[in-house]
Amino acid sequence: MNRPLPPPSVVIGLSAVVVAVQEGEAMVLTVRPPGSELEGLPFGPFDPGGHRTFELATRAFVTEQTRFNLGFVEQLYTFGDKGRDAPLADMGAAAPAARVISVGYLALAPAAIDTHARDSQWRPWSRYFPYEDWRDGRPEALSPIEAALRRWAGRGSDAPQRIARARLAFALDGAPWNEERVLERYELLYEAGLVQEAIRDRGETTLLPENLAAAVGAEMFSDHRRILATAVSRLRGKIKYRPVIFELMPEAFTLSALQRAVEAVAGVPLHKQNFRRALERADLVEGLGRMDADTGGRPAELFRFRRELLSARPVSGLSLPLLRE
Amino acid sequence: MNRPLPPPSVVIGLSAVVVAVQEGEAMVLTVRPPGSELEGLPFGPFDPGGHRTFELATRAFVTEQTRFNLGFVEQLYTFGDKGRDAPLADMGAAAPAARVISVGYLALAPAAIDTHARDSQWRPWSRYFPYEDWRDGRPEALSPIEAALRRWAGRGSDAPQRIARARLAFALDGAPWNEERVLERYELLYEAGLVQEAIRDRGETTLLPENLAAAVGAEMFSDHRRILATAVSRLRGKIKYRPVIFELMPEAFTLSALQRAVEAVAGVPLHKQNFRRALERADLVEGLGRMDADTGGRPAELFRFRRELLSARPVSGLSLPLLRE
DNA sequence: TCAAAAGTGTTATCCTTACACCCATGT
DNA sequence: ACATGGGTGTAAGGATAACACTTTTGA
Repeated sequence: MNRPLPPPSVVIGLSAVVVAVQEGEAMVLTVRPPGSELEGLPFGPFDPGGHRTFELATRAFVTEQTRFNLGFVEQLYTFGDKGRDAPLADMGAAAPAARVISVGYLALAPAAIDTHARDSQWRPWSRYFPYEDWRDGRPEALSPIEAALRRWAGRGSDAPQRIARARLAFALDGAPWNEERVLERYELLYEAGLVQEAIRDRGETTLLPENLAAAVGAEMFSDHRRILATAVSRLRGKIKYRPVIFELMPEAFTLSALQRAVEAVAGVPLHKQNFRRALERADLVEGLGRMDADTGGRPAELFRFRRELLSARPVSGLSLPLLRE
Repeated sequence: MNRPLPPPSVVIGLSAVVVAVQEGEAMVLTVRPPGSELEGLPFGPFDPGGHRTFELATRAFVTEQTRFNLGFVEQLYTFGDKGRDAPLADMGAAAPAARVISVGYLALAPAAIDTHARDSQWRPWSRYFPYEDWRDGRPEALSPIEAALRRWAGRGSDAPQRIARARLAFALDGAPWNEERVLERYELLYEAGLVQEAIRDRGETTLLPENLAAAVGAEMFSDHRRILATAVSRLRGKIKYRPVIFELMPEAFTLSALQRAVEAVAGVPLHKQNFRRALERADLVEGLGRMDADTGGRPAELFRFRRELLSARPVSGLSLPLLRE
C-alpha cells in the first residue's frame, strides 16, 4: 500500500492489417481478441528482450495467431494518444497500468488463404467502412453520414471550418471524391462522435442510432479501426506509385481480374480500355499465351507481373483512369 | 545479486528533423547531445505518464532545447532495430539496460530563425548527404561512392543483385536519378559499411578513408542520420502532392525564391518557365502587386500562397519540371 | 551601356480521356 | 442465336518539354 508506484511504463503493441483480394473484394484478416465481443486485427506485444525488429515480431505473431505467413510487410504508423490506447488487458505480460503504444503494420497476401485457425476470419473491409465503396456509384451510406455531420457542424461556433472539412473529406456539395482520404474520414467521424469507438473512449455506453451505425460500419477492438483506416489510405495511395497491386495477385491472372483487384482496393470504377493502355505503356505485365476459360464469356488471356523489372529499373504503379458514371 | 532481473523495459525516444530553407539551402536544426562529439537531431525521452501525444511531446522538447516553436509537424517512422538503437545514455530517466525505440518527426519552419540556444545550430543537409545535391549536375561525391559500392558488390556471391540495387539507388550506368530515394541510398551505404555509423554499430572504431568519408557526409549521433534520410525522402515526395513547400516560405516571396526553395529541397534544377506555368495552372499563388527590389536585376513581383484554398478544395503540390543539363 | 535577373511566346509531342465497336466462347 | 465477358481503334484536348527572346532595373 505504501510502496511507491513504479514510474509509468510503456508497452509496445504491434498490430497487423493483412490484406487480400478475394473474388473482387478487398479482405482483411481479423481475430477475436480473448475476452472481447469485438473483432480486431491480429496483434501482440513487442518483446524488447527477444524481438530483433518490429517487422520480425509482426511476422511471428501473425503466423502464431493465424498460421499465415506474410509476404510484403511495411510499417504504417505509431499511435500513442492517451485515451485512445489499446486496453491490451491480460494479453501477454503487459503490466496493467502501462501506457500502450501501438505500431501498425500493413501486410499483403496473394489470396485469402484459409488460416486454419478458429478465431481468425477474413472480412471484407467494407464491413468497417461501408461508405468507402464507390464502385457502383455514390454509396447509400453517405446520406445518413452527411446528415449527422451537418448536425455536428451546425452546433459549434466553428461551423464553417467543420463544414469545409466534411465537404472535402466526404465529397459533399459536389466536391470530388478522393479515395485516399480514408483516415481523414474516419478521424472526422471519430471527432464528431459518429463512430462507436469515440463514444466508448469517452467512457460512455450509448449506442449509435441504428441507421447511422450501419452507415459508418462495424466497431473494432481498441484503436484497430483507426489502424485499418491508415492501412487503406496507405495502400490506395501506394498502388499509384509502386506496383504493389501484384502482391495481391496470384502468379497468373487475367487483365480483368487485375482491374477488379485495383477497383476493390481503390473503391472506384475504372475505365477498361484506358486501364489496359496504361498497363501496356508501363510494360508491367507479360502475356503468357495461356487462356483462362472459366470467365463466363470469351476466354481471357493470362498475364504475369514482370517481377524482374524491380531490379532493372525504377518501376511505378498504375494510374487510375476513372470511369465516370 | 540473486535478485531476478526485471523484464527488459522499453524507452521511447522522440527525434525531430526541423527543416528550413535559408538563402537557397535546405537547412536542418542540430544539437550537440551531452557527452557526445557528434551532432544530432533534437531528441528527448517520451514520458508515458505526462505526455498526451507524441506530437505534443515533440513540440515541447524542441522548444525546450532550442527555444524554437514548431509549425507543421508530422510523424515519419518508428525505428526499433536492435543494434541500431540509440544510446540514450544518461539522458532523462532511461534505465541503462532499456531497449530504445525511436520515433522520428518531421517539422517545417518558415525560416532558419536564430534559436538563441548555445548548443543548437542550423546545418545545410548537404553536410550529411553531399551526394544528394544535383542542382549543379552530377555531384563529385558520387565517384568515390560508385567505386566503393562496386568493390562491395564484387565480393559477394550475390554481386548481380547488389550491383542492380546500387545502380537503381545511385543512378549508375546511366540509370535515371530519383531524388526521393534518400533513405534507400543511405541504407545501402550502411549495409555496405560505407558510412561511419555502420562501422560504429558493429563495435569497431576504424575510420573510413578520407575521400570516402567526405563523399558520404558527416556522421551523426545515434541513428539520427537514418531519421534525417527518412525525413528528406518524405519531404521530397510530399512537395509533389501537397503544398508543403509553402510551410518553408515567408508570407511574401518571389517566384524565383520559391523555385530555389523547391530546388534546394528536391536537390535538382528546374526549368524556369515550365515551373511557373505549372504554378499558374494550379492557381496556388497570387500576385501581391508589390515588388522586391533587392534581387539584383529587374525587381521581382511578390506572391503569397493562397492558404484559404486548403479548406476550399483538394490542393495538390508542385510538379518538378526538370531542367536537363 | 551592360550585366543580371525577371518575365513571356510558341511549337511539337505525348498522354489522357472519351467516344463505340468487334471477337470468342458457352448455353 | 444470344448472352457474357474479352479485347481493340481512333480522334480531340490538354499537359509537358523544349526551343529563345524581351523587359526592367542597378552599377
